[in-house]
Amino acid sequence: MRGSPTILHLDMDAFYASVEQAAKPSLRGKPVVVGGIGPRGVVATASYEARVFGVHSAMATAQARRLCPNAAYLTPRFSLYQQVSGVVMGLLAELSPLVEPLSLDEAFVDLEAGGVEPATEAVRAVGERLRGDILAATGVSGSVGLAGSKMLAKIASEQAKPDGLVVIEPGTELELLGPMPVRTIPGVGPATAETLRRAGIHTVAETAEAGEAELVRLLGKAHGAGLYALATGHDERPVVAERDAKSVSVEDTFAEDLTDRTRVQLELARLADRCVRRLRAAGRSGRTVVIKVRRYDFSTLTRSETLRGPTDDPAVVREAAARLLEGVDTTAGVRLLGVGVSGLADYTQEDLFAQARAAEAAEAAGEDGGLQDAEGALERRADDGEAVPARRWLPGLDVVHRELGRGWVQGSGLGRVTVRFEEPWSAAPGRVRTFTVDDPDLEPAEPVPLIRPVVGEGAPAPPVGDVAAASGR
DNA sequence: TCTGGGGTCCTAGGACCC
DNA sequence: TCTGGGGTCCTAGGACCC
Repeated sequence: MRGSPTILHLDMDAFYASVEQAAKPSLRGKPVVVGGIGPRGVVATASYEARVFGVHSAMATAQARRLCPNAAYLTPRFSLYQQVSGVVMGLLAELSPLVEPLSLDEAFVDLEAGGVEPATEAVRAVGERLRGDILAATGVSGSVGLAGSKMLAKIASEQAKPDGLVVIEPGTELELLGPMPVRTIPGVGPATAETLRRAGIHTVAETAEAGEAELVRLLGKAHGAGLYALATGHDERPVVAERDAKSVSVEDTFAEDLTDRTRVQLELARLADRCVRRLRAAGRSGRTVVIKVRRYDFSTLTRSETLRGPTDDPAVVREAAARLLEGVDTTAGVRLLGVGVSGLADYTQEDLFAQARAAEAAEAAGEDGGLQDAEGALERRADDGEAVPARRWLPGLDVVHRELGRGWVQGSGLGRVTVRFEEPWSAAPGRVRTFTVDDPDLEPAEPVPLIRPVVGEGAPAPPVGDVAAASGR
């Protein structure tokens, strides 16, 4: 715990939904839900307007539709969120060399390491300027917490939401924390809270009063001791800039349970290939292959196998995954399959040969290599010699019409697709037109930046996809 | 139409080794 | 044959976070 509030926590407000509102003028001020659109989808982010109806993250999209039928339901566009995140992280890097990203929309910054004067008014000014810069550069808002430790900075940004800034003065934290529910403390989830509740512990103050020995007895050594430290305001965790990934994994939930064993084997092999592509893109290899199987009843199991040395060979990972599957009964139906690689190492000598083989195989297969999001789905073409399937006009994705220009998919069905023609900087909500799904004048398009570039007046805005490609993603 | 996808860390038991 | 004690690796599962 520092004597000055020089740890900054930034948390973007309803990030995915806010980005979509910035991109689509007609959705500003309206309920927006970003998440899985399919029958088994869940909500990734709900805009504040949608939260009023009780919609929140991790809720089944089907339930969200019942609570808020008039919201716009959009499929995520991760490449766009990554682009915006890159701009935000760039602004944080200007404040300090010590920036620790936690996700696309969240990061810690050590202002002391950035040479900011360790005084409340100075850090507050830095935080407010940052918020202004983020809004100006991206069109979306973020909330800032400032405190003398990571935990308190995070609690402060939570209190600041939406679109605010809160400073917790060192010395006031126990008074502030005491009456709060234990769930306020990061790391206390539903299970821990329930264990504590049964022991009569509800607030942070009661957690501290229980004492370390009692918490260790209830929760185990690491968790109990860690919780006691946080509940008493002790948090010396440093802001850490670089952290290497320790595992890479991919998984798919299927719209309908898989029962055919051959199909299960096929999907697992595809997942293994996707996983290896991601592994190789990160320049890593790994020793332990893990498969994950979620059955019809949501019971989930994992099976793992550790190889003699690290690999990034798709054939090796595919074969290990297939072996692991042999010990799993899937006859009653499989709802999710996953493949992961852990025990990551940097490339080793023996991998160099595997790399060459994998590169050839990838080339032959017509690799997409990118993040598996909806844009990827749109770009995928029939590669199996069958008839070209109808393009999927997923709600929220950008399109361009030969005559009417840029717009986005509002919805589709019954052979039709409805498009709203507007761009992020359109002054008013754009007009809506409906087409047949195979209209030759309509094409999928890359996202455009949220803030209109000012360089070279009249020059067309570079599509975001090009920026992402140039950054080597 | 209940329950995504990508991660991290911890625990616990058995194998194995000295 | 009448039972150590520790350390490390591997496997499986669970809690938690965004």
